[in-house]
Amino acid sequence: MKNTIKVERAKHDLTQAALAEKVNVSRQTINSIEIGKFIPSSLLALKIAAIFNVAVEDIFTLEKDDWK
Amino acid sequence: MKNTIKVERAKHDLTQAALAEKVNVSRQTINSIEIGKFIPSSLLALKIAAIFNVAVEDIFTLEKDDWK
DNA sequence: TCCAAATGTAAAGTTTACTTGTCAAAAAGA
DNA sequence: TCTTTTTGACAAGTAAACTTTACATTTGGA
Repeated sequence: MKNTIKVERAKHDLTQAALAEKVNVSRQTINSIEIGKFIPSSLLALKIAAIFNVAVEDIFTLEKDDWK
Repeated sequence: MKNTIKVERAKHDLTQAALAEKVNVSRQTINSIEIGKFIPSSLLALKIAAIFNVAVEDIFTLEKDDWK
């Protein structure tokens, strides 16, 4: 699964720390998700999408490999 | 966070076990999510939405309380 | 009514998301 | 260039998702 958090942050001029605060997680959590180090809960994914006013699918997208 | 998995399953005439198999988790996992016992990963949420051909937000919706 | 399929639930164990703390490196600005 | 902000990364600990096994209850069809 890949994501476009970094791009969305740039569009909205938000730092990792600022986004983290908005969705109530630590900065490291945002950083780790952004890098693909781990997969967010759906709750967090929904919050992030809501902050950016887009659908979850616009930020997080499945890859063929995810269906294995 | 609430969800409409049960309704979507009914629409598509899928049992919990059948859905579980399609998204590669155990039946109990589907059951627990459906009952609100726990929150799925975004990966699983995306897969479930994909199976039902809808957006994640159509199945999983945030409640005010989730922003606390 | 009887049987089978589907669902709810629970316990114990594993894996992984997430936290807090810390530090180094990169980027940005004065 | 010097300083501050931002980001990447890592380690140890906690919380929660998910697994497997197992059993009781509900539902639906013959």
